[in-house]
Amino acid sequence: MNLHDALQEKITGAVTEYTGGLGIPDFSVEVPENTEHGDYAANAALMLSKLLGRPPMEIANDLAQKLADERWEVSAAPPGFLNFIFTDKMLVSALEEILTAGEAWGASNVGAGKSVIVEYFQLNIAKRPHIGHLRSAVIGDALKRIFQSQGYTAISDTHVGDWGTQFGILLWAFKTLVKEEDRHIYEEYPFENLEKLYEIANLRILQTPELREYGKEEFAKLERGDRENRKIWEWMVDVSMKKLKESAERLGLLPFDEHKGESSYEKDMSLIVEDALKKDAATRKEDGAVVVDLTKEKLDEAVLIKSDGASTYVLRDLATIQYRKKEWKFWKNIYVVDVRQSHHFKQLFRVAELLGYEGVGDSEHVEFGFMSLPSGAMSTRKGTVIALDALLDEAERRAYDVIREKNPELKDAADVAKQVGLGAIKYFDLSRNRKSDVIFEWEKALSFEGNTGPYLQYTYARLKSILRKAGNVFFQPIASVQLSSIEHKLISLVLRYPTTIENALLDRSPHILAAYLYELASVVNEFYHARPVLQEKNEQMRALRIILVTVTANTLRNGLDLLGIATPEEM
RNA sequence: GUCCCCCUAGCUCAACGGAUAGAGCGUGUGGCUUCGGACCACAAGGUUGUAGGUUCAAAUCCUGCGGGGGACGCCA
Repeated sequence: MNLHDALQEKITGAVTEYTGGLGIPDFSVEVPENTEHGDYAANAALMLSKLLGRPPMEIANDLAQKLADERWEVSAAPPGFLNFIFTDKMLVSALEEILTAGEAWGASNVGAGKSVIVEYFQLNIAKRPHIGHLRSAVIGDALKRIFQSQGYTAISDTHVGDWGTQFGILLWAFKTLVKEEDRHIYEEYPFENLEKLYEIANLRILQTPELREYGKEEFAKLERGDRENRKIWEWMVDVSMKKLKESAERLGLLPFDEHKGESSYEKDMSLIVEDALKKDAATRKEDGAVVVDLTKEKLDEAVLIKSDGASTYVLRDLATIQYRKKEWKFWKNIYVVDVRQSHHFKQLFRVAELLGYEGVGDSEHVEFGFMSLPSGAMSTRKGTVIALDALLDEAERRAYDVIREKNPELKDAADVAKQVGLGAIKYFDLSRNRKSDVIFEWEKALSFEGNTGPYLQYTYARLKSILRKAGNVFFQPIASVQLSSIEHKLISLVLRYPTTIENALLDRSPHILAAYLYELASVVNEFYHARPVLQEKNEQMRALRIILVTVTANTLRNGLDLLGIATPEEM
């Protein structure tokens, strides 16, 4: 059990005894911002004041006596906080536990038997991944890793966008605008050309909106199984999937468990529509279309089938939920998608409930703010996107330059540059609250100084450098040394690691973990600048500091691993 | 028209209803004859858009107003 929970339990016990069954108010156990207030603080006495009709300080003093424990010193502070300071003895013995845990430090089994689907990095066929796909990829990947570390069965799915009117438009443009003898150019450079073609097609539709009907017709034909359309479409899917795998690998994402595109659900769709019309009173036909009326719940109408007979993405997502429930019996089904689709997901989840495909709250939209450029929104149709490959190339190049300048002796400079460049990019997205919008700026995304991925990686490399020189040190009980305040602070911080993971998981917010790791790196940097490790004369103190460095390095490595950020030993 | 989100230091962002609102960048000053300076220390910088309300306690919850963004189009 972690210390946060131990305190919570201890206080609950003391309060129960104190009030004699009057009930326990919702109190919190938190880390105070000001470290002088202790390692943890609880507001239980403040919450009890009204219930008992007595001044909070009085209650706090009483509770403080009941909460005495060899693991901490407890005191009451105005206006009625209970402050806990861990004893040196407890902190030092906790170090031994963490040291023993090693790789498993922070892992748990609380999620055993529960499976979670995480959908992210949803790419579209015939388009290259661009920087707008990055947030979904790194947040989703981090969530998968965090879930796995807590014993959940996490299943990742890209849910490829390979179905819909946009492919009709592309098919129409390809068939009417590209001559037979020019098609080999498309074979050689599919993305550049298809993106250009899509851009041109949309431009034409903008000028002559009726042309859109041709696109819709081509998609309807594809959906009916037209051979020529099918063949062209399959070729596009094929080249796109190769690209997807290449990009996922380059980003260092965990392998995907499912690569099911929207098209894989086409067979189930008509059954779902029949089912909906039969079971659900809110579903009705309207000019050949099928819609679910959610206006009473202020969710407007969800369209399942368009009047031309083609499916919508609500229907495709519905089929996906049905499949996933059947196949994986998921406990949670999580979509890492930007906030602009929140209305869609509200509709989708509601319809899935109405049809009995899942329970309330089984599916979640883990939304994030969308990314734009200083010049405005990115758009493939307008040709204003920054390709993912371009970003990664630039990141690696800049990281390589810095390595050449700062550490010319480094052996695997090119490999390390990849890890550092990628670390900067991932951390840029993972360190901020996922809900806030992001304006992409090269200089900020590729910064290597301050609160950045490379700073964390650098801190880890420095700690490893100290440990390489230290040789083997074995844990020994250290009774006679007194911890300095920075050492106390560092150990206490390391001990908070499991609680931090728990919070990041509960809130589906990797940035909680990122913020913690940054704080850990700052504190350990402060520590080894202020307290020499290898030069320390006192044998016991030296051993203690080496262990502290070991444990902090492990925590950094484990935590960065959960964020999908590599930890080179030297950089 | 209906609904959702955002507004915190010059800039980019943190802050689970709690104590003196914190970081990074930028600016200024200082720090390796001791473990790699992608580092560390110190300083300046704030009426948390605004007006009310709830609470022992509000950046955080509620309401109005102002400003910005997004969704609701048979696009995905």
